[in-house]
Amino acid sequence: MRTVTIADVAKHAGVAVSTVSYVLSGKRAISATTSQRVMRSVRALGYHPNAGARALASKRSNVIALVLPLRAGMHLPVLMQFATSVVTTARQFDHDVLLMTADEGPDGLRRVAASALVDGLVLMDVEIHDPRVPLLRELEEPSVLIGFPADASGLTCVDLDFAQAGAICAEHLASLGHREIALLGAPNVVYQRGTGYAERTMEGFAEAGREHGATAIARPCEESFDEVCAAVKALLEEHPGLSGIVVHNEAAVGHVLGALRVLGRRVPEEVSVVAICPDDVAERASPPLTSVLIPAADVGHQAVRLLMAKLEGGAVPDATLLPPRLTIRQSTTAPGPVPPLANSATAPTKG
Amino acid sequence: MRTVTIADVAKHAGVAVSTVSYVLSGKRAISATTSQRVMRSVRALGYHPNAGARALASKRSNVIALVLPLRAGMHLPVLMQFATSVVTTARQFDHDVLLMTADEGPDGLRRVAASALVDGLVLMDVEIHDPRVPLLRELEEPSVLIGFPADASGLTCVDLDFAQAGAICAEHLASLGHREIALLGAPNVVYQRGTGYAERTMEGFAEAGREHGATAIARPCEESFDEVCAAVKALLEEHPGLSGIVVHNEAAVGHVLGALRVLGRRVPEEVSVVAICPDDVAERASPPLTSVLIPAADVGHQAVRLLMAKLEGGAVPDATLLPPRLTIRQSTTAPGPVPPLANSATAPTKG
DNA sequence: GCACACCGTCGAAGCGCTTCGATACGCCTG
DNA sequence: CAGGCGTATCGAAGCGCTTCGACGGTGTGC
Repeated sequence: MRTVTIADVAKHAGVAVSTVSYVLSGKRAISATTSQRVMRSVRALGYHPNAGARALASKRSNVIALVLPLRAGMHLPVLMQFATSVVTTARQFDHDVLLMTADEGPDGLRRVAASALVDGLVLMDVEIHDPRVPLLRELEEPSVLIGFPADASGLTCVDLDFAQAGAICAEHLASLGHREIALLGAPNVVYQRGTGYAERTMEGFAEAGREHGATAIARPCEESFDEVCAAVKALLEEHPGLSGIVVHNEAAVGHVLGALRVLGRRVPEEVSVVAICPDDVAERASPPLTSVLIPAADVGHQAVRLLMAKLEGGAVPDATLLPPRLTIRQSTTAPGPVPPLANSATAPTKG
Repeated sequence: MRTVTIADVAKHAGVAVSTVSYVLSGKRAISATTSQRVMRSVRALGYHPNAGARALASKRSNVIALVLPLRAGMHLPVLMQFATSVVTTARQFDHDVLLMTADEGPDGLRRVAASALVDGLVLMDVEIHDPRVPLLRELEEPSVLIGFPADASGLTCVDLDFAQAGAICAEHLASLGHREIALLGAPNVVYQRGTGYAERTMEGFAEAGREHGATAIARPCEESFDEVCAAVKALLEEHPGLSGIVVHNEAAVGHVLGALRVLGRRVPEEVSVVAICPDDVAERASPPLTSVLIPAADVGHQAVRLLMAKLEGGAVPDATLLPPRLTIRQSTTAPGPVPPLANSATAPTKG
């Protein structure tokens, strides 16, 4: 069965090839009757335009690239959510998505751009000092970044507003009456790498804590159970008045709860816990966690929307920050009337 | 800067367009001197062949589709590993990867196939009764499935050998001397959906247990901490002699350990635990878990290799099963001389 | 009733590449 | 030295589509 071409459709409908093209693209007015006849032939023959030919003639491939970061082992589930929402949104704009990893290096981007394989790029999980960014500038291919590099001038960036996410957590705890709160973040290596979002969360948390007159401690957090356990224990010993913990580390969330259980601190009666993580992780915990959701799907959606706007030649904002959303569940409550002095040796001096 | 075409290269090198093409494709013999001259021009001009034109003329797009399953919320991390290994491997064969979700339905597959956007398909996470399979048969587009449908005749399928994974776990425990062992699997809904791998693991586990003269219980397992806790408690009460647990549920692994901690059962002294999960999850637990690794990267690699072979017209085996790998860590040991009767559920002492 | 504009459609010229003969040249053979 | 062969290269014909300019036919203004 030879594949159906536009010429077949034209013949079947008794019109010129160009007429079929115009019916399909809508770039010129075609009478309703002709249009219907053509569409009937399209359906009857099961016509699908050849992508290569279309790309060649129109200089648009209707494909965008989705570029994953090089390093593996990062927030895989969230990346996946990004990816699927990018695909779904792209389809709504009649585009497909080419999946690329950065391990081909800059040449990979150069290649797809120069070969006209794609019309634009979405770069996921951009870091402060991302090697892909300089290349992007030189490439002059329409692009959107998910995340913020150090110098974002002239680039279009989208991300969750992590500072606000941190702030919301601090505010929530402060407004419940907690005076001493802590944030457990990503592993140390993440901060050393200069992954903007981790730092921004900490800063937002610290600042909001300060504004609300609470003592706000923020520190990195490793991901093994034993290390989490030690970290939580140390935290509680060093800060006997501590009554609220924010966890911004998906892998450590469960371990923090386990640690508190081992240490005999009840949640939320003795310690309130807020997580920044996907909803399913929060719901699966015991007790279900008050959490701030990272709207991965929204981010992907916005990224594609912006890219499409750029492809149409429209002007788009340089930076788009998406608001986080707090869901209150059962792991946070007002602190008890008396701070429980479990095993602490030293008494706090400040109130 | 107009994009560089093959004609530019030909002119720059002082040869015919076709000669450049033959140098690049190697489909006809070209003298070493000419070949070098052409290659020098290619580099000097930074030439990249136009993908659309190439596809149009050669009827090969050098792109394969990677089709994700529709339903969300599945084993995201593992899917991601598949995906990256598929991309990496495809690049080694000079192909790119188009990412598709199944939520466009069958029409999506039809579209990419008919439009010649892709040369072949890799379907991820195929289920027993996968709606994509019948379509695939009608499409006659080269394809490889990851996972096994009920009727795999005439299809090329790759997967981890889950039956063997289950069996290895049972054998490991039995050979340590455990006489009564249990498998906690995926949530109930997964079995109802007919997701082959979950059942195959259970079967392999049960059979191997039987062969080694051990009592082997297998049951589904939900993913919230409280449900896991209840399940583990019930299991231990119903089977007082139980001394080994296999967990085939990434989300529940941490919860099972937490439950045992709450129930006061030490791992591995009183209960040995084996997980079927990625290494990082196993390593992060306390104690680090003896585990069977799902070789996601291998599976993706093999899938692409097979697809490429089919594209070259080669014959390939219908079914490819990849062997699982057991890594012994600190969560399994021989059962104690006397199954210790649990003291009740209070905070255990951890040293 | 004539010039003009406009609408709907057509024909043809590419887009940049691959590939199929054809060609030119040197070399071997008889 | 003619004939034949193999090798390296060329020229041209598409691949299936988009798009531009052209062209009848109808409607409008004067």
